[in-house]
Amino acid sequence: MNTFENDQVARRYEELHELEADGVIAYPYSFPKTFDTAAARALFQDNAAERLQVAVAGRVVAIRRMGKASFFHLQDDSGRLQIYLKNDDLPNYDHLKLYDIGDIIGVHGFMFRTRTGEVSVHAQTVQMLTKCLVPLPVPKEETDEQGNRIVHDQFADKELRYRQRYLDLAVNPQVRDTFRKRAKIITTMRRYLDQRGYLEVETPVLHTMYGGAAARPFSTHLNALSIPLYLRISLELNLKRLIVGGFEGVYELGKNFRNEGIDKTHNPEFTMLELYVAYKDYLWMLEMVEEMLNEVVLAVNGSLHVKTAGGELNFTRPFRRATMHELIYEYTGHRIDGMDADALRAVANQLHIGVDATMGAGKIIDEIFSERVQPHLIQPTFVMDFPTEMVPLAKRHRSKPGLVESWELIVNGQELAPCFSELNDPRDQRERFAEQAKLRAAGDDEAMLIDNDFLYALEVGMPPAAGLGVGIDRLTMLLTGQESIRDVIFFPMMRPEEKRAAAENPDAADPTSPSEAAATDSERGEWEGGDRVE
RNA sequence: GAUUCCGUAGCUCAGCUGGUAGAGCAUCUGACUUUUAAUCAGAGGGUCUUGGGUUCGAGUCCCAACGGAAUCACCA
Repeated sequence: MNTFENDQVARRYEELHELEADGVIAYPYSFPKTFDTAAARALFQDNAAERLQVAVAGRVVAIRRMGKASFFHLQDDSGRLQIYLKNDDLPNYDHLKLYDIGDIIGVHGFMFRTRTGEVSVHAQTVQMLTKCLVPLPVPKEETDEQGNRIVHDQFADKELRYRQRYLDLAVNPQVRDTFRKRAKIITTMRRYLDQRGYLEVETPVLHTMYGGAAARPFSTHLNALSIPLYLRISLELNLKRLIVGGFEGVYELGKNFRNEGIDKTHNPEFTMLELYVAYKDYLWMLEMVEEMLNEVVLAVNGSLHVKTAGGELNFTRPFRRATMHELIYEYTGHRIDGMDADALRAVANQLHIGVDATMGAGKIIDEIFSERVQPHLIQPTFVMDFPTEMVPLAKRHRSKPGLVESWELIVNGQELAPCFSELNDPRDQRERFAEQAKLRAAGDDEAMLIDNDFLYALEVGMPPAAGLGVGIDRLTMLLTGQESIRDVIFFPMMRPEEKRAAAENPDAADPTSPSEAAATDSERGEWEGGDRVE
């Protein structure tokens, strides 16, 4: 789509030309801003001895022209502030007719309060800083008698909001708050971990062998070595290698990539914190997570009580702790301790939970748990001690046969953070990998691969260690009250709009052009072969 | 991947049993020097997502494609 086809856009280009014809530098290099709008408002005092002079800058989000005086609302990173612009004070007042909603302007002036009581800037100079060349869908706002903010014509089209997040952010400033909170969550965690002396590290995203989680990977190809590569599905194995190497506490805040479904709790790339601490076990880590989450929740929310759509979450320590078996008994009335796969299958059938003959005991327990227990765990709950086959990288329980030392923190019915005492006995790890290989052979394409280098690392010796993962996206959802992961990721994965792309980029529709030839190896192979097979 | 719903002006949305496309805001012109969802008077703006079909006639009915949302399945 050629934007000039839109007459509103064409008009704005004309206004830009008119300004430039009048000698205005439409895209200046800087502006000597002195205050955020919020700071300017905060510093203003009625009846102050001296006028408070300010220079503010931001996007114009409302214009009310009244002939030889005008009121603009300016929006910057901190909020909105009204600007009073008066013909008598501004030599370039006539230019204001060339200003539009969406333009970014700078204003020098003094703070005052209008007759109707709104703290404003009385402009002494006004300057275009960047012309907005497309119509911006800025909603109108009013404040009712109770002081509630009422938004009219809210820009709410989710597709456009996600595809063109810059518009969403520019026009719906409350969206920026969600992402500020996300940043606060991350910086608070980082500070907490740094204060304890753990080392923040970066490990490769591109793996020659993926592992550390049960998931399908993205595949890619390294031209230089002509080998297949995978985007990492977890950070786990490389971080443990660093523990082997002698670091006693390492963490990474990074992206994982899983080639699986997309819905309101899953994005193909998502952010995890993973932490490994030597000489500690999963019980120690449990205490640490409680403490860290307390700091994070307080920093972001100001209180340990977090309001959600359905009620309130209480992050006061200690969180509830219960074993998986206890919780299954609590919510289903079945005691499954010591049951074999057949007995468990009978229980599942009784509970009308679909299980098939290929499922082992661990898988059946997992099914029962996630169907009948997990959705009910609203308040923060540590679910302890999983079946061994569910967690192939966790250490066997010191006293409970058939289980591993692990827990999963569930909040609001969602898995938020897994942890275990890390398996460091290479003999056991080899066996567990072998079990995974069997599952893989039986058709489970999410089963883990055998990582011989990792086994070798364990032979070199990894001290006892506790490992933790925290899903940053989901934690952000909880603490910002967002129900979709897309609302806590700036640019969530969206299906490309093929037809529009083809119309705008003719090359994409031309099979002989370089851009198409570079599309994928498999397609290129077909083209090089001459006739395309479809 | 399955099912249901949705796609109309820059934005938010109407549009009945099929009969030349509507509103508010935004935009444009004019009035207005403390307004605030400013107001008042006038004007312009649409390949109704795309492609087929039925029909004298399709925004409306049918089929398909594209995109989105919700629910389910898989997964964290």
